[in-house]
Amino acid sequence: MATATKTTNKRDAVMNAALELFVERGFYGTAVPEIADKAEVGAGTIYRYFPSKEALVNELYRQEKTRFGAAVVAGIPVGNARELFHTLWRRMVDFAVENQKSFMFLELQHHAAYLDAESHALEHRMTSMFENVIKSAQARGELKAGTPALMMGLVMGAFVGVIRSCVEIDLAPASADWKLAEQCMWEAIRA
Amino acid sequence: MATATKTTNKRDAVMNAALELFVERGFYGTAVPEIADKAEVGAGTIYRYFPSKEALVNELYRQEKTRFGAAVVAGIPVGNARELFHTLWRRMVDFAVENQKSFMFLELQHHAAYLDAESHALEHRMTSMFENVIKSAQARGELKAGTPALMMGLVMGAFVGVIRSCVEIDLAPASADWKLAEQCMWEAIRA
Amino acid sequence: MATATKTTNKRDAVMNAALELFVERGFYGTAVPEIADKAEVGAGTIYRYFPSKEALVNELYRQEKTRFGAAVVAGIPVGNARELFHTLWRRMVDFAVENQKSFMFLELQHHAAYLDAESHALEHRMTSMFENVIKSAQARGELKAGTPALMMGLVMGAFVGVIRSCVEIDLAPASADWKLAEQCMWEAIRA
Amino acid sequence: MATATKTTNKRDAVMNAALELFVERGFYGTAVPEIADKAEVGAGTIYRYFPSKEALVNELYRQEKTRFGAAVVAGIPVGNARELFHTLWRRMVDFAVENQKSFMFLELQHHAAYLDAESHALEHRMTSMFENVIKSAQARGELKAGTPALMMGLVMGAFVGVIRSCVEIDLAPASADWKLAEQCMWEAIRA
DNA sequence: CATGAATGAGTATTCATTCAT
DNA sequence: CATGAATGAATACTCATTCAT
Repeated sequence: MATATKTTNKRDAVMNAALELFVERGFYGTAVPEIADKAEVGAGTIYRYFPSKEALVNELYRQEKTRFGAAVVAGIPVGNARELFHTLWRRMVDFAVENQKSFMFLELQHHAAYLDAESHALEHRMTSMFENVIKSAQARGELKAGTPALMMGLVMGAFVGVIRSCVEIDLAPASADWKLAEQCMWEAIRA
Repeated sequence: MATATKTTNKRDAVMNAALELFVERGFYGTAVPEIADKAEVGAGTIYRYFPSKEALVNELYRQEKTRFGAAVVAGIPVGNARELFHTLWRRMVDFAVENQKSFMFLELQHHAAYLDAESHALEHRMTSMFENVIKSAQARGELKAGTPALMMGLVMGAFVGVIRSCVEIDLAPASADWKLAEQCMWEAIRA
Repeated sequence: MATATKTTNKRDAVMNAALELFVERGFYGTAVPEIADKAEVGAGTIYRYFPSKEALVNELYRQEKTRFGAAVVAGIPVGNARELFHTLWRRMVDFAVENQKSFMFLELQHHAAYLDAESHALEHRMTSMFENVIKSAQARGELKAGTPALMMGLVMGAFVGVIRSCVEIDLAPASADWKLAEQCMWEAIRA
Repeated sequence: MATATKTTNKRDAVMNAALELFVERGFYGTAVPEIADKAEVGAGTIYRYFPSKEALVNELYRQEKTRFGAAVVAGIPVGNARELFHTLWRRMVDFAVENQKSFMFLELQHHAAYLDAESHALEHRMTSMFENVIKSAQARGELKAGTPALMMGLVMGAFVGVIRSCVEIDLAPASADWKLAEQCMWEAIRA
């Protein structure tokens, strides 16, 4: 019960398999029967749960994006920008470490041609939330005054860059690295 | 006149068309005949110049990576880290603005399964060059002391993040934005 | 009823269609979709049963060669060479008449570049069997003393020549013709 | 002068190259540019001399068939059937040994779908010539009385069988083998 | 005449999707 | 519900043929 994420559920099995394969080989590089195989499910079964391969990526995208949002911005604490930044960074680290595949997947879908309107809308909503946080902090003079989109691009981009530099070495980044990275990026954006 | 870089050359036409389409739809999402259409060339013609679609991406990757390297690190000036960073950042901005497609393309190919040994070797060589620059500056105490891979991930990631935030708005970033971004990232990495 | 050899089976339908087309137009002259059409099967279906067109010819070759061997040499009777020759010739006639396409197909594949090691091995095994029969008869002084390969080339070649002379007239050879041909070739090889 | 068969002539170079390749890989298995390469001629040049690939095989077929006919039946000597058979067999051996490729080529084209009416007409004419020789000998009671087509199938088939048995061992048949084969086939057909 | 770059129709093969069981 | 065999449209690639040089 509770937050049951068991994989006896065929639908979940499909989504998990799809997540792994899309990360490894991309959307077009992954065949539906491959997803079925990995999910230990008949190929036809996938079409009981998703009307098409595109619908599958989109649902997957929305699910993971939502999980990411929930994990990172749920109940953002009040406090000064430094503390806020620390909390957000740490939560992103936790999410990215525990859900490496999910995080990579979300990164790869940036503006993919197969994402539908609903997915894009969700992305905009999430982006706005972050930008609002930035705007507030800027209004209080705690952050440098750049367009929120720019500031967010810097921070998120740097975060992804760190993840990637680790993936390349095939090694989870040490917590010391994460702390240093956090410090760097705080100095990057603080007023 | 002069030795213009006109595209009467079919080989170049194919590479240019491939560049645009790979950026828009990805490698697997792009059909060879589409490349031919966009290049205004017969489908078979592509195979006079490239033995396969994979060979085409690889040649494209190496060409663009080399152009990027030449534009950014050619004759790195001596001087203190701040000046060096300024020069590199500005050159990257110039390259990314003038060759937005090329830059996006290079970003997307990170560790793609279809890149061959030669392409990976080139990537490693370029990465090493950057990391050596970082190491020197760290040795002189001008930069924070993180693994070079981490520092480079931060800076390149942030740079890409800025580019992306612009692509999303479909608008070239104002030079003021670039200056601010540079300042941010300098503060991020300086000792 | 009984265990009829009906062609409801798609795999068999493909093999039968391929047999006819390969005989009529050759391996390279036959397109896979043509095989699919004649077999009344989707083009993709062929690839559920055979990994490639080459694998298809090879399986077909082995199947027909094995059927031929079983029909001709199964339980070779003991007795003098004349009787033995009579039996083998008659069995070959029966096989070639009832399976004209199969026989022509086997003839055409001689040393084809697309036959794989397994097919060649099978061919060698069958050839050896025939040559051994010839050697025994020669040892008993019942046949002329030429290399077994030569003797077999003569007899099999003549047999094929007869079949061909019929195919050209598009008419099954009369049994009288077969008897005469048998007599001719017996006189050709007898000591 | 005289029977100049020099290969400075591009047309001949093409025919020679085509002959070799058609024997090795078959008609459909041979690409026109390959023929051009082997003939050391531009691909387009082939089309100055032959309107199409099919026209090329047909001209080649007719040329070689005619050469074969000239070499074997030119000035058939009078005399008894045994002597006649000896002469024809020896001439066929000479032709097949000196022009192995040509002989194999002619064999392979039997009823090929791409042979045109003219080629078939030539084949029929040549076949008739041989059959007439057979009929005469049968009329004189020197040969067994089977349909001429049958008798010719036997002899020509056996001849090809011998050639093939050698090709398989990759060794020209010894003249002793040819003599034995001749003796065998004479006994096969004599009255 | 000779060339070979260019073409596009044609080939083998894959894969998203359907549907009978 | 679940399956996986079957499908055919789509893909990467080849090759006979043309034509500008």
